[in-house]
Amino acid sequence: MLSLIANVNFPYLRCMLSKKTKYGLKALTFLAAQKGRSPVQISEIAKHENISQKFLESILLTLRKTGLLGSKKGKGGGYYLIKEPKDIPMTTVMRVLEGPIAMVPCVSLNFYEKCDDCPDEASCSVHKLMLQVRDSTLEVFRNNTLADLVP
Amino acid sequence: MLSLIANVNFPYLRCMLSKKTKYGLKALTFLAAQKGRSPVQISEIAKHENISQKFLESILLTLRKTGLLGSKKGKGGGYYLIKEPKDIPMTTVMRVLEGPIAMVPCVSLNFYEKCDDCPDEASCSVHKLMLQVRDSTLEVFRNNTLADLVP
DNA sequence: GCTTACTCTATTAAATCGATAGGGTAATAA
DNA sequence: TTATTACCCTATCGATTTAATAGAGTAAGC
Repeated sequence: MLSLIANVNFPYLRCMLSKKTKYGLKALTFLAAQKGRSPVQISEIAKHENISQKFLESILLTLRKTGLLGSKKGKGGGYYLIKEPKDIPMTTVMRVLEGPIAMVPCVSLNFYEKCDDCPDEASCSVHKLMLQVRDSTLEVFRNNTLADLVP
Repeated sequence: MLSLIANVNFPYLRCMLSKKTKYGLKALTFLAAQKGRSPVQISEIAKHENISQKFLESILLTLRKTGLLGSKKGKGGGYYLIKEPKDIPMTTVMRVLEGPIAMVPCVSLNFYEKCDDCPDEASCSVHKLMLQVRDSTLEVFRNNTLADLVP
């Protein structure tokens, strides 16, 4: 039996999902739950999801620029979904918010980079393992759309 | 079709696998490939895997403290595997080196923490999604032992 | 007893994250 | 037209973590 004593100092310091992604997902889910395409104010989303309004602004802006959301200014304005929730795969959302899905650059589909310390990917044990992780994670994201996240 | 233009500034900044884990995995694989239980010097591992020797020292120390490695001092000393590679599951290695496997604390088996912004996990869309990711990742790590990583 | 190689502590620079502040601009209603 | 509302953008901040380095200490073996 193996002890984890040496790692008792891991009180979840290294969180792999950024707050940006987390808040973005929550906001998208909230919008999806509204069903209609009528704009929802930032302040309403922020309040309902316990998110810093200013921080949320920047996140929604990103989502709008990448074509996931539309916005309307002025009185009665806000953000709204452009597509149907069922047509928004999680792969898209995650890549927009979080960036690479892979745990190491050398197994990333959209953000590939060679490891500078690794002479040969084919014989790299880390590469081999992380390739499997990427594939399984990718499958989860491919099998889920925004519609699946709405309670 | 969705553009990733807004994220062109993602040159893999947020690497999810730390160098510590990466180097640790490489070192373990190297030791496993040596087959025999004879000690291997830190300097030899560091040179072969292109790792900073001092950094590697601290990593191997962690692995020894958690019972994965043994060490021998003095001339002819070094590090060696205590168990057979096939008896070392990746779940163990990853938890020792990287810590939590889950992407958010609220779905972690060994490092659970409640989200302070989330009133109800059962209805949280992020929770629901990340639970699936954790399970699929965990399955990969459970299906791989150190022996599977050796080329 | 001397060499070798592991062990430990402390420190460093760089980078990132999350958050905040404050001002600017555009669209809408009255 | 004017006031209001709400989106849009830039800059900055401290806290934290990572990766790496330096240097001194200690134990085992020849």
